[in-house]
Amino acid sequence: MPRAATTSDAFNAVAEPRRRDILDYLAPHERAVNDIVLALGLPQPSVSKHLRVLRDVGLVDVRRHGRQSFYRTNADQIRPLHDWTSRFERYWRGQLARVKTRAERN
Amino acid sequence: MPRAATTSDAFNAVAEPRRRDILDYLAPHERAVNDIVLALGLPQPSVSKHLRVLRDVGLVDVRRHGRQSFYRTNADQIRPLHDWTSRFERYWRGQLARVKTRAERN
DNA sequence: TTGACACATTCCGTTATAGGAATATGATTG
DNA sequence: CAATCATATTCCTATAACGGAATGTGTCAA
Repeated sequence: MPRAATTSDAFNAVAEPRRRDILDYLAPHERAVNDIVLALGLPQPSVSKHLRVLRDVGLVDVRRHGRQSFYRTNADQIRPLHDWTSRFERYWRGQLARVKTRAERN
Repeated sequence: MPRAATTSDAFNAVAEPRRRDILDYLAPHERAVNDIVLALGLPQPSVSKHLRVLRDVGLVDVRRHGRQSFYRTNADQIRPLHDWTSRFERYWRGQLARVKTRAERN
């Protein structure tokens, strides 16, 4: 069995760094595809393909107007990630001490 | 070019649900491999392989004692995920309104 | 209509995955 | 030493990813 599809959930979709870049860029407000291409310096087909994945998991919404497509980040779908990582917040302090210990051991 | 390796960073390592389960289980305190096997009901080789990935990205630490290996979550490495998702915290409220609008449109 | 434009979708090739089964390694016990 | 226990590491196979290049689809403008 191969790895789970990138479109299977937000965790998998967001594993790709460029897709995170896109989400960052689209968070403040919607943008046309070409704006993303220019802003990130990626080939247009690559951007379209990444947007497709993000769309499939609901991480972005699209609004079509004429020949342009305006995408925006749907931050709500990032929330599961945030919630999961938050569980570990309480362990950070303790972990820092261990890191120190481990460093001293080496 | 294939997908980035699961061992390339925490984002990729954590995309696999079972690995998240393991991290959850190992967060409160260290556990021997067999405890994980029993707790999650996964085949032992599968657990060992997941642990290998988590170890490679520093998401878990190991302590060997006799024939047992005790693993514990290194929550510090989850922090980049938390930090990234936190950027979108301020957009959640606004996004909720849009979800509502989209639902009504259908 | 014919272009030109904005974007989306092929097709291709290389590579790493997760699972299952089997086996290897290393430590402990008798 | 031999047997057993706790983990780790093969091998194997099917699948899907990403990048690049090319092509497709739909819209607007002259």
